[in-house]
Amino acid sequence: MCSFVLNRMENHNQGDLTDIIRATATATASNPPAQTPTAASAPEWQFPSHPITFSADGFGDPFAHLRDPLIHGIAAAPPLGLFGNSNLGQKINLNGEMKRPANIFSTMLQISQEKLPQPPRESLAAPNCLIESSLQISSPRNTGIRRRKGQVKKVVCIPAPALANSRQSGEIVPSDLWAWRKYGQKPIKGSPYPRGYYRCSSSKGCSARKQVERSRTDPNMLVITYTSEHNHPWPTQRNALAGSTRSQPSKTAAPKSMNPKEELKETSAPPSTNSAAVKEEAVQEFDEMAAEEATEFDDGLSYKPALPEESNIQSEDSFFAGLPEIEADSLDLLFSQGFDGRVRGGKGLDNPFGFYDWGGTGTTAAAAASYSGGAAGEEERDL
DNA sequence: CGTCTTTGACCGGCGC
DNA sequence: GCGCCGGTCAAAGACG
Repeated sequence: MCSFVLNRMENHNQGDLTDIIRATATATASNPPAQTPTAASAPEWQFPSHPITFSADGFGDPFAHLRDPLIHGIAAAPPLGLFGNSNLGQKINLNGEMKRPANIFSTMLQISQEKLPQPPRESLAAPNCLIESSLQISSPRNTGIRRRKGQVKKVVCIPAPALANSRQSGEIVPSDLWAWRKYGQKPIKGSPYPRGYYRCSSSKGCSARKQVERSRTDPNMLVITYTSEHNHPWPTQRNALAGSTRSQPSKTAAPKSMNPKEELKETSAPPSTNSAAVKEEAVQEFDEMAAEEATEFDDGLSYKPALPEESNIQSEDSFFAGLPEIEADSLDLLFSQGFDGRVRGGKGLDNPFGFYDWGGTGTTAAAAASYSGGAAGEEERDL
């Protein structure tokens, strides 16, 4: 899959959208990875063969670098035909190199496409790109951008599972390892679909947030925007589930067996130790919009770190430096995991995938719950 | 009992 | 400065 990092830079003509950086995808893709540091770090995407390795720092996520066994596991075992539609997977082909098993990821689309007046460039392979993240927005104001400053956002566009295999009405939202709790929902102007706001429930202090909405252009697609980062370690399976007893209407809710909090504490390493904390603070402006607008995917080929200074990338400490890679990686993980909506194991612990169930069924994981429940449900309502 | 979802209201940012 | 919109908070209700 391709993850794109969007950078919003004033410089870019694109305006808000500005830059889309291809992180991992680029590497894999035929696209010239070169420029992107991330690319370098990003291994080629090979689901089955190679577990995804995350480059050190994730998108601001201190823990991002941590490999979650779950994730790896997931990587190891690619979800096949999540939707049951093999075609989905087929779509992805960056230059034809992407060889993923059919899965949601493949279907992911660029967010930007929606808004972009311009058709995505083929070269972008963007279509494939599942993840987009906006790195920075240097420009104070971009038209249409209202996001709050200082926030880093990762934008991911994924196919709504519901369509693919909708089990219930619920859509499948990519769930990540984290547990999310919905704290709000609002109708978005210009979009028939409401946006759901989720916050990480794995840890009280965690500022990580997520926004889930359905693509206006493609109801089938879900746009997920991640904001802030987790200030705590990957939740263990249990953690992920923590708190989420009920996600949706689904009664299949994941077993609560886990004590999320407890585990979190135990498992969680102090954020402080991580550079993460630093990263978090180093907030920059990122825009979803950027991602959306970013038409530059084409250009995107050329990776441009949003960082004020590209050179910064070198410094590991620099939050931004890591971003591109991290994001991509993280996203990949998320998607890979999350998308595998179908995988539901029983309990997250044993079954990493269990979490990932997005609402469709009902899922277990809190995360899943939140996604599915919130986003899916919401959207549907509106629908 | 604890946590999550839902929903209305409030606050802040942005555009005009 | 005003209005619009997005994002967040908080209360109520529901579920496991």
